[in-house]
Amino acid sequence: MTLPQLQSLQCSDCPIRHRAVCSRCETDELQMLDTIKYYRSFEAGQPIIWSGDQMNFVGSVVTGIATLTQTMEDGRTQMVGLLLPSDFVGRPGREGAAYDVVATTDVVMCCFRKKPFEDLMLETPHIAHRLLEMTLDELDAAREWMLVLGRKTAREKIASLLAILAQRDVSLSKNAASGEVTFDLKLTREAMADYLGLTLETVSRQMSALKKSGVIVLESKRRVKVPDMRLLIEEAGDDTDGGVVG
Amino acid sequence: MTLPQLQSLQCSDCPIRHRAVCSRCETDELQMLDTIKYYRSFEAGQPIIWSGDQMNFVGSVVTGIATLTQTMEDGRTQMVGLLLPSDFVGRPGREGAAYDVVATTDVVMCCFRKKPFEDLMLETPHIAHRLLEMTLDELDAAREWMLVLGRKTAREKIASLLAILAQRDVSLSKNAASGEVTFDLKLTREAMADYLGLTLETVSRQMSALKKSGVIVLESKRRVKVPDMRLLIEEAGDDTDGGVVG
DNA sequence: GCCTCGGGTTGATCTGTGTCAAAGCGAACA
DNA sequence: TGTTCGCTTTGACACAGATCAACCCGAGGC
Repeated sequence: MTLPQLQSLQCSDCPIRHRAVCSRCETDELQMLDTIKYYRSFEAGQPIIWSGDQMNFVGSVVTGIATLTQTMEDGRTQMVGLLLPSDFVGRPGREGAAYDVVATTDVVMCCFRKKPFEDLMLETPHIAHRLLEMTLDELDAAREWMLVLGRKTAREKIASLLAILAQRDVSLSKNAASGEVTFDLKLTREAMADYLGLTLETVSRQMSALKKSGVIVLESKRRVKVPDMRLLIEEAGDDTDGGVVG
Repeated sequence: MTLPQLQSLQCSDCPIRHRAVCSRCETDELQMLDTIKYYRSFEAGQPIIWSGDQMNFVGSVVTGIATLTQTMEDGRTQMVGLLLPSDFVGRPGREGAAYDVVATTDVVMCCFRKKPFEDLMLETPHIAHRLLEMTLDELDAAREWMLVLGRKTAREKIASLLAILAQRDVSLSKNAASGEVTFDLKLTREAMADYLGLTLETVSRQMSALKKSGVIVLESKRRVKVPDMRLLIEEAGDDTDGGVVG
């Protein structure tokens, strides 16, 4: 079997390509998608969905960053996924949301009403296959992150996160020859800590440590220059090279 | 959309139900499955697949326990999944294996050759939907585990693992009224440590501590009695009640 | 019965992160 | 121009869990 090509399709007025929609879908299916599509905006800090809520839509992040987090009764929280532009939100076939989804920056989402999307999916095997493909990607990313959470040191954790963000950030500027990359860090120290299973103080200290040893340069608190990407990846102590975000 | 019913199908000579095969599949598809099916046995400790290997089959665990693990260059390892009987192995549409799969006990697997299985999946949307359903379950389990790895204490981690194993073990004996459960712990202390991101010494100490406070009774090193399941779940400190294994 | 060997326990000590607390910094606003 | 407020940094100290090391226990094998 060859699953439909990974390359996805740009819908008529989104600035992004929806990774959930495959390139083999026929024109009338796309028109169908257009009819059930609408946009929603969220301000930074605003919840998109609470865990347990009824979800009546699925969709893609168009701009901004959202996070998936789990919370324990006593308030401890763990971020379990990071949603960057083009990432898909929602579980076709599932009723309630499993996690809190929160807009970390201002976010625009392109949503599809859930029922029609699912109907379309039933009629269109390619969409189901594409969704399976994406879910497998997310599963890989989650398992990759289990290694980070379970076995890496604080310094390695920070380096792993920065490597992933550097590789997926759209606002980044690259210099292919030198391997230099600069990008905007759109997470607070606290959000980084939540993702890495650390405290914000430890994050801050390790950022300072990485700065001191020249692995990163902080042009401002939220703007990071990586003089040599290979060095950062080495600090991440990884056999893989950063992986995908889920 | 309603995905095909979750109830899975018992194939003609397996003692288990393959959770990957949905109950709506037509008879000729099942016969097709039968023609591409074969069994493989593995001894305890034996590798089933190495990370990066070409995978030419998918299948279900029939008996025994297998583990998915990731390894760093310096030897640190993290288990990222636990495969119990009826669990599915393999990534339709993917070439290489992403993790080491190792038989922890003696294992029998019911395998399908990959190509024919994928062909069948292309023709049979129900199988694809069922697979998506399962992958979403695994993703939930992986994310649940991220919370365990990132934010729980050693004691909570052990309790979480025991709770999951107790809920899924087939060899268990229950007493519904009192909430008492006894089951075989089929993992070494080291395997538990690998799953929990701990050392085996810490696992041993926390097992002793849980024993001392009466949460568990060790009938032998590998046979665990849980006098009160609610108490164990409380020790796991979870808002959810144990979750699923991936 | 004795030996061996793999897994398991327990103890002493070390160390990476968490915790608590204070102070720095920059953006927005009066 | 100063005040405030949210985010960040830095320091001092505490502690959970890692590390190193010794010993225990039960199942085979001879």
